[in-house]
Amino acid sequence: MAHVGAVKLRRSFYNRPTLDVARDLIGKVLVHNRRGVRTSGIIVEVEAYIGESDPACHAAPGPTTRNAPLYGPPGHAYVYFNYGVHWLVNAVTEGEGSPAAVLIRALEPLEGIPAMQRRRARRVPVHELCKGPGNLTKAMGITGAQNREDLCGGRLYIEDRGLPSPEEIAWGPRIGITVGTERQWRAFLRTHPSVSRPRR
DNA sequence: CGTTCGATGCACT
DNA sequence: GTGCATCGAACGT
Repeated sequence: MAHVGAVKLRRSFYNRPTLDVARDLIGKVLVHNRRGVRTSGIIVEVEAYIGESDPACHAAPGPTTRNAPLYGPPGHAYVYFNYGVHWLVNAVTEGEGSPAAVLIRALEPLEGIPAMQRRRARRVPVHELCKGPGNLTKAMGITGAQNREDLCGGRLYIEDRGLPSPEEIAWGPRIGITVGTERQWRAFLRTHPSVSRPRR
């Protein structure tokens, strides 16, 4: 059942400068419909990865098999496996041939919370279900099967539900990288309980 | 509270 | 063979 007042983000939303897309994704709702189960959550933390000149972006080495989605059209998912354990989901931005994306790092769970709890092996409070990029993909059932998925389709997409625009968007260094740390390309809601904390 | 470290698969060199 | 856009168990204080 469609959510009243929800507007699915169109390709033109993603076909813009990545930092603008990152900022505007805060407060939007990520939705995954899988096997008749719908999970969703409000985006509260993202990171931008922009171009071959960004040493932390997967496009830094130039086009490869893995990073091909970054070079493709905007508004598609780039999902990859990291540390042998976790799937991470990105929204591809900017024009074709301009490799960039926004990593979704944390959500405030909205719908399908029982399904999320089922998928997370460990029992955690609701606000921790989608805290961290590896945790949210697990909770929403996002894997490599969703790599290159069209975000303008009906399975995996992002909605504008007219939530009040977050006034407290903060910017800081990206987490978990060793290069490009001087760029303040992580956008998040300060004080939100679902925002992941830097490790060290 | 805090910090350290192993798990685990795969793309890339 | 190396190095991850991570997580949480295990330990120390």
